[in-house]
Amino acid sequence: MVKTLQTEDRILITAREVFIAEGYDGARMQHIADKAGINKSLLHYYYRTKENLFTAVFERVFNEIMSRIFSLVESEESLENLIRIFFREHIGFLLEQPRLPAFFISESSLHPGLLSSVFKKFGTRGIKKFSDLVDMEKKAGKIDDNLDPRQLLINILSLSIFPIAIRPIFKDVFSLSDAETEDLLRRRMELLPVMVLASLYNK
Amino acid sequence: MVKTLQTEDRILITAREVFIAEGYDGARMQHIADKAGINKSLLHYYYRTKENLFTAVFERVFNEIMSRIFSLVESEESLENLIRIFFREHIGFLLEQPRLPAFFISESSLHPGLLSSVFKKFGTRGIKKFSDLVDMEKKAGKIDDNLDPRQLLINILSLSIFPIAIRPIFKDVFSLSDAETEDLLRRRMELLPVMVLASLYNK
DNA sequence: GTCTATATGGCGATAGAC
DNA sequence: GTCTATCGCCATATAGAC
Repeated sequence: MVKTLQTEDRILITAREVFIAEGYDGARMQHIADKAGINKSLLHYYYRTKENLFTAVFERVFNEIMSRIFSLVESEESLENLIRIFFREHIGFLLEQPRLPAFFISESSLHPGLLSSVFKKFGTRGIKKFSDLVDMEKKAGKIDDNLDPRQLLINILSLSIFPIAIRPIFKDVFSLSDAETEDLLRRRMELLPVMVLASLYNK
Repeated sequence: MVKTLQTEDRILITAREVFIAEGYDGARMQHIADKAGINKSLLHYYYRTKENLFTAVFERVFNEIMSRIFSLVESEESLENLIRIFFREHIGFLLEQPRLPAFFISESSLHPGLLSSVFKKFGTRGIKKFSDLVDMEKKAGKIDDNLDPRQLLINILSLSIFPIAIRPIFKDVFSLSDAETEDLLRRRMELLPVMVLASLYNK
């Protein structure tokens, strides 16, 4: 039983690496088994199908990331502080796991049916709290009454996630080295809060 | 010879649809052949390998999109008009081809080596012209001297492309119908120029 | 150029011994 | 629980007739 947990967990950890690196369609069960140092049959013993294994991995990764984001939203910071902290922490986090953004985008777009139940769990909770924060700023007369909190959220996520997802293209289009690309992206941790806060509060 | 062009072109058009819909790893040569109404062997007769066919498709699609963007940049509009026009045209264009953003992100991230030569062709030309436009505004004292034109470009592309790539997630997280999701995204055609121009010129 | 037939190998999944 | 062996299928790719 102890050993079971170890194996089952090692499978999940290894499967995560392989799925994130190669995507659902590109990943091979054999590759996961080899990397985990076990037999291919064991994957099926624990998870029965590739699809099961994938959704287990995806759900866990998605939960981790959403928890990161929501615990920040629920930390009782002001909207302004929230935006500052988010860009700093989130971009730093993604720079260390550079395949994550493209992975989420790819799989959610290619297999939306498979994953939609995972996404739906995160509807009300975090969004509601974020909307409340925006409402407070509206009532205090600090920001535009017409601002849709969902649009603000989309903007923040777009500006932080997309550039990292598309990093290989920028590198080639701008003719940059890896270090220069990293630098360009890292500098956004400071540029983005200034920009977003300016557009929020300055008009 | 005339017939050759027809077949070769039909293959490319069909392959584009299948590759964009299912990604490189998920696409099947048999599926492309069936959909094009030809035999599978013909695909190999014209393109020899799946990889060749894919890069031919990808290069063509990438060229079309970049041409759209660059012809706009070269249209002698002011930076301000450029931003307005871009958001309107580009978001409208992507809403009609909603798989395109995720397709580019997926493939560039999963197969960067395969595509890097395609990306490099678009370095200097369009970027240079855009930088010149930004420089003019700096010299006229209209925008911040420290603004990196590449960062501005990344912001514009992030705000317009990412939300469409991630549309299935937003739909589920916000609990929206298809029509509501479409509406949320379409409204950005007007919101984004206001926001970006405010952050550019208002401080 | 376009077809049929086939080579060759890898895939996810299962049976059954231990 | 973990292994070996194998099934049945489908993938890309090629040979060769027409």
